Amino acid sequence: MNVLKELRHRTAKALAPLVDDPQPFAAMVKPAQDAQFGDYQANCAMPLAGKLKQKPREIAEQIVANLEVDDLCEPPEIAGPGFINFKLKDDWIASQGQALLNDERLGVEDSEADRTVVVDFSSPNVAKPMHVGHLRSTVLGDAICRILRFRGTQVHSDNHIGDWGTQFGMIIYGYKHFLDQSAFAENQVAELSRLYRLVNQLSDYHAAVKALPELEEQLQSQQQLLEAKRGELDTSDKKARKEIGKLEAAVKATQDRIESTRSKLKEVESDPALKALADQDLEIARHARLETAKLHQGDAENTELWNQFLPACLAMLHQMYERLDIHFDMELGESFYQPMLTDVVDSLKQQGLASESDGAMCVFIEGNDAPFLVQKQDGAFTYATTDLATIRYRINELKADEILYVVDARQSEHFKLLFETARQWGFDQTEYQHVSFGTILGEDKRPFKTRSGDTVGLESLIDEAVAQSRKIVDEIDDSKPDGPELDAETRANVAEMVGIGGIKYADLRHNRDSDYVFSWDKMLAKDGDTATYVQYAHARICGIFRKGDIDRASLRTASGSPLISAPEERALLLQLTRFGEAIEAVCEDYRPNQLTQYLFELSNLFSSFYVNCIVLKEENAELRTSRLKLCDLTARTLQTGLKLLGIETPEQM
RNA sequence: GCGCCCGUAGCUCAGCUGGAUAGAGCAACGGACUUCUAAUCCGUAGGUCGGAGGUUCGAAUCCUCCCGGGCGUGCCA
Repeated sequence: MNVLKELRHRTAKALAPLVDDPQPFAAMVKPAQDAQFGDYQANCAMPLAGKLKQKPREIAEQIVANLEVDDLCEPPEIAGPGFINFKLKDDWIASQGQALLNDERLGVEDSEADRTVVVDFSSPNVAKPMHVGHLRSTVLGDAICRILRFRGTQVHSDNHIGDWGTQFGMIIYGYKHFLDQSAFAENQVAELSRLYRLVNQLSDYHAAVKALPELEEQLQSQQQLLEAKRGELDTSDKKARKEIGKLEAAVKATQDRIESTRSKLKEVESDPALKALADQDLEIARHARLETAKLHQGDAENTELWNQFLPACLAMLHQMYERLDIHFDMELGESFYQPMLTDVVDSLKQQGLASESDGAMCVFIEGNDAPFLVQKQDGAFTYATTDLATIRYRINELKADEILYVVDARQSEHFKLLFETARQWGFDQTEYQHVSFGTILGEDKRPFKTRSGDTVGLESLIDEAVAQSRKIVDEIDDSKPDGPELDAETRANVAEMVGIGGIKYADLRHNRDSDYVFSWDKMLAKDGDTATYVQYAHARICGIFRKGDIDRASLRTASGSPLISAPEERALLLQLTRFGEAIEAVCEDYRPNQLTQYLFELSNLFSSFYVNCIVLKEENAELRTSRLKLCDLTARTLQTGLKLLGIETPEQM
């Protein structure tokens, strides 16, 4: 049972004689802000005062008089201006705990079986190695899928892979010009990946050669402008200072770009072999694009290469997903929708939605300056077109009631236009949601990069996390009072779970809308709100069962509800009954940080319980059994909760 | 220029469909290992919620303006 829902339901009944629509007022029942006020509180008497023209406390008294809650609560108390405070009865909490003990779902209601949700997340480009930029979408999207599924929703997780874009042209070009046959024979994926990076680097090099003089010129004119403004503007004037500040920032930005451009040049020029390759083709970028265009036009050779390379590229991605324990129901990439795009644009034209503007096909949405561009001047389709085709497919074929896009917040305008276009196109019975998220920042508050300014590869990020947690595992296990407990293999497994769990948890614990600062120290810290802390609480419980040689299954069917003999037991049990609330809170607006917060609090309450309530050596057999039940329920809730976030739980650490 | 987002404790962040003295974690300080893992627990200290107005019985939360920062802005995805 979801206690919060139940209390709202009861409150709604009590409100029925007072107002026509009690729902919004019943929704004002919330978990108590402060334990001193009880467990839950109703805040609806105050806003009703104005509406009913009575004093809030009088209204509260009427509500309390109508309330039928004596089976679950102590008599509700009215406090302050008109708060109604609920304190759950100990024996009721205990009976709830007993019920949860035999509930596979741990109190989470299964209420959404008739609802189909498509979750679009991760969506990397094939052939490019995944990097930190993919982390949030991947981790967040996976957690959302798991949580929705656990709640009973029909979920289709879809990896909308970029498998039809310019990067394939680069690989094809690289294959035709720079292939190392023996390397290719030995490891196809590694060689393709090398070719991609090589062509990309050479393209960047030529772009840099071209850009440098322009940048230097730009810098000069910016500096001149700055000097001029400094001379003519009155620095005591705020507007003028601001203008100068902006110019200074622009100069700095240009200087940074020049520096990074120079380092790109140096990288190639300091390597004679690389320089020679660069000199072979001064227009490599254009030629690579040409390969892409040939592919799109159905060129036989390039199509064959695409067919040959794609499985290998996907395999490379799957390796990463396997390690992250992330799986998709489908991987319908851009290429899948390619044959439908002409028809999409025709359909939009027919309905009068799309019209020509500056040689491109555009959908203009009222209230938006920028058009939604579905076909470019050169006739090529855009990702807008693909996204529309995808929507049509998801609704017609997958019967989606709702589509979630777990994508960076910077694309919000695109989705605004996409959703509105889809609705006007006729797909207006489906809910669309851009589950947006902020940027991962480095300690310098700039987007997270390596020391040298490159994007951080996902693989190296994970390796680093696992290596660091391995050091901690070794250190702690070696210093255990009774000697080390873990063999090398176990240590490696624990390090993997702690390292990857740490990365995922650090991401999920933040409100998805916020940018957050990536910190190794905080992510893997032994203290604080981390995966490690939650995993440790779970491992301690497993230790109890191991040492006591406890049969957990028979524990669950043992007679008698848990006993509440100490405040720590009550607090722990109460939290355990609230797992369903936490899941609901996540689903409300797709915010997994609601679940991390719940799990952290649960771990915290357990740790207090652990310190204050001895379990195995408890002499009172009934109390010992009761506490073992709390341990079992806590362990299962922690394990299930972490699993819903995609995080594993070691039994020993 | 226009649009979107952000500004909460020394640091990292919750809280934001208005509700009681604004919460956590880290760092700081003080305690607790003959007891099931001290990767732990308990306690202390720390805030004019960027600023100013407004709406309200009540504002970190809603509205307006200002200051500071980020992002996006027709043919990359």
